[in-house]
Amino acid sequence: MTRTDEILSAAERLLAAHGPQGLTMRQLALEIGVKAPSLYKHFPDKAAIEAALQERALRGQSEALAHATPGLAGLASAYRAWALRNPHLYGLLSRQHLHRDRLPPGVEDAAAAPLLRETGGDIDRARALWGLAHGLVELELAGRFPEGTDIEAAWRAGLEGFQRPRREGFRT
Amino acid sequence: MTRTDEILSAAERLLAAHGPQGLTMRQLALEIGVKAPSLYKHFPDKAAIEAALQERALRGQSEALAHATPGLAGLASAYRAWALRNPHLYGLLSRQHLHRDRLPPGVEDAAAAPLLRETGGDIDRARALWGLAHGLVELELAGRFPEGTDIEAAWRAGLEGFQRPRREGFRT
DNA sequence: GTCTATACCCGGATAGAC
DNA sequence: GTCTATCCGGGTATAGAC
Repeated sequence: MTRTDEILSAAERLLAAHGPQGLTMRQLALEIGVKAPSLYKHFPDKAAIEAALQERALRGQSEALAHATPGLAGLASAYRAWALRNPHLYGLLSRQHLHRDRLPPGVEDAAAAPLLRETGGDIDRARALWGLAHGLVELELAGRFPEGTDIEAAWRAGLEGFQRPRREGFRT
Repeated sequence: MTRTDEILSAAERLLAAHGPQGLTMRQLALEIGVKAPSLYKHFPDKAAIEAALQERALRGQSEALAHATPGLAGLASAYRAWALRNPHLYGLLSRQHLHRDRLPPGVEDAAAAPLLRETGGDIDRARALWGLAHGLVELELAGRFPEGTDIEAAWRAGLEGFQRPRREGFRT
């Protein structure tokens, strides 16, 4: 494992454990047993580290979705599970600015592909499905649902609208 | 206008103009022509100011939804419009911790009422609708949709699934 | 590529005089 | 209820020796 990877792994650990506020150059250096200024020999600035973390997150999410149980319910379940298991990594993708310019091309599309596939290539429905999943996850992570809420029931209710066939008489 | 209200209005202005990072006790004091320590004569700490702002935000959102054009499309449009017009206020409700303990009872439910009404009292579908709206708004605000995306089409596609009747043969 | 030392700026919050 | 002065902590980042 190169030092660069070591830094990123430590950053991931730090983010997971203490959230975005806990990811500082000082703490990061402390975590890998080095002094803060040394980090700048490996990354030009903090934004570069965040960008690298976003790339990792997108890849992880892609893989989780790609290996989901086939079908709408399976995909949704995989989406939610990954987000709940990596709440701060998920937040890094949605709550922080996405450093598109520092991202290798294709990673973003790769994460979206499973959703697009599920809607049969309908881009509008894919985006709506993304919105539904993203919204429910964010509300859950933010603790906006009251204690004891049946969140799975909300998912089922929302996914009902995405069952085929949508337009009557149309069949694939 | 009391000094307390003056502080909150200035805080709202600051938040709208420069985002959460721009809302600091120093800037807030500067905005109303006073020194920072004076603010603590009106609010115990910064969290109290944020809580008051959240209450204002919830009330504003409630009113916007209550005055929406009747029907699913009208409600959705009002939800989106309010969020786009008050992006940082919206973010204060979803991206920051909701200070429920400092919130007057009822304000949170009041904001949710129009959605629940739209789904005919079905709480699960109301939450799903909330998730859809919240997710699409967050994705739009975060700039996650590519340039030129037809966001309204995504909304239409998502709302399709919420058209009645949902369960076949059932009618109100 | 690591270190020490440090610059620089910012944050929230308090003490005590008036 | 306002002020001045200040505490204390924290952040990103750089210079220059080794």
